[in-house]
Amino acid sequence: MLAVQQAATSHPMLPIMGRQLGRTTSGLGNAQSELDRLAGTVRVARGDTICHEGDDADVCFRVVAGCIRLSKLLPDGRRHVIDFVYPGDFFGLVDDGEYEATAEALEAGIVTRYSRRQLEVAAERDIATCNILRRAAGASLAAAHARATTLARLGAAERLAAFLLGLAKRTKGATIMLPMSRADIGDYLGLTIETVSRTISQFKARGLIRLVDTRQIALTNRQSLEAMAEGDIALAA
Amino acid sequence: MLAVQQAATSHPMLPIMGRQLGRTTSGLGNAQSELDRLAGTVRVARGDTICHEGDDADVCFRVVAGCIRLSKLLPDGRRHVIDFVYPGDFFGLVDDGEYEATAEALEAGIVTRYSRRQLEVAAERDIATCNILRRAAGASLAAAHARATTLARLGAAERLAAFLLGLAKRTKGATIMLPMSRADIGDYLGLTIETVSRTISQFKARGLIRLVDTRQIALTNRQSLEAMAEGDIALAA
DNA sequence: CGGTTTGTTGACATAGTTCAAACAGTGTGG
DNA sequence: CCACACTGTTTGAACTATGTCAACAAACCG
Repeated sequence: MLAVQQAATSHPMLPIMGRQLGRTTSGLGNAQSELDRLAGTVRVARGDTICHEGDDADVCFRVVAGCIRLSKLLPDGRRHVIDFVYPGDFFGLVDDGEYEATAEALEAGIVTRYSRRQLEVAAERDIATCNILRRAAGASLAAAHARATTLARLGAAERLAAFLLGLAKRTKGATIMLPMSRADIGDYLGLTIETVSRTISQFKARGLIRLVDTRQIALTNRQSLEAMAEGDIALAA
Repeated sequence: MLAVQQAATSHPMLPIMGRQLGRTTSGLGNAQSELDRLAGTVRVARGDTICHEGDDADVCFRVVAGCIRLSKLLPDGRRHVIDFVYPGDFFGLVDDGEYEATAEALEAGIVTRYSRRQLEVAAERDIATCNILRRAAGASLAAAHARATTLARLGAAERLAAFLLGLAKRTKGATIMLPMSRADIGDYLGLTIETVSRTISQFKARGLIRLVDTRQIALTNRQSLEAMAEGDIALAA
């Protein structure tokens, strides 16, 4: 129930939201320090809401440890999970000073907070900082486009395969940890819980994966999964 | 058949692709001149390919007049239309120096070319330019997220309604001009030609729209369309 | 433990696709 | 100027992937 919430004045536009700089911590250059100067660290527990869709966005964040779900609620109650963000990723804003999405911790973790106002000022003044943010936004944008393509053209199995492979890339070990529920996956891939579950079962039956337990999956036939997810551009990266 | 193509060396990352700065030409500030210094103007004819997916991205573009379709081809031949870009919008790049999508003119128009190398240099050096690009990327990102949500959760009618309303905002007159084919719309919305056509017919039957001709539509009941598209975040803007 | 949430599986409904055919608009050559 | 071919659009009918509803099983939690 941690309250990482508003404090002061809001400010124009600082476009940050979603996966950024990704695994590649490079490119931070010497401006890392400039960013660090503005940073404050916060510990979050599983289930914590870090920021809420529609609230004034005074601070933005960067994941240090853990996994955070960004989601948006549609007027009629349907939910869309925009992204799952992992260590290294920024999240936390959009244009008009309001959070675009709600961010909730899927597991205990640590996030760094940046004052949006200060960050905006820093970006306006410091080229290095501006370029970091610019590149981060660009990376996010490419990822978002790839996701749009996935959602627009791929079938359920293809989406799932792409999703699992994407997670696999972020994971060190042989088995993938899923900090998110089936519902989260469904809302991320534009599928229902049932379809996600069934597709996973089907993968298992076909020997593509092995379920260590519900939230832990081992890829036993990566090649087939890749063939299936072919079409998902995000895999290239 | 105009050849707006490669010339020289490529360069790191300059994240630009898609709708940006949108209708709002504001925010360009005094750096407009900096950008303008790098600009070259090109005339394009209907059907012209301005750049091709996968080619080295030495230049990026900004639409001055006309409408341009950005699309990506999946390995199995399916196509995804990433966006339709209109005057004011930038397009033309992604990370690793290759075009993310193919850009084709849907009608005669004019585009401004910027050397990516020079632009990158300018961004590295000139804060104002960097910030323009940063904000542009941020705006694109928000739009891309909204699109992902649309594709993930909305039904055919909802997508169509959102699409038409989106076009309406970009159009001055009472009737919407559709420079793109039904196939383009389908590949943009993740639907088939037939579904697009049927949904349009259904809208017509329900009195929501009137077809001046195939490529020209008047919204006769905007309210209902808006109610339908509710859920599409892009409308807020 | 008993209750609650989360995941799996089945039977059925349906939105959207696929296949197919008719139509309309546009351009071309005779 | 008309016949023809072409391309894009509309419409119909059958099919299928995915959603919906519902029951159950498993994991989780106090």
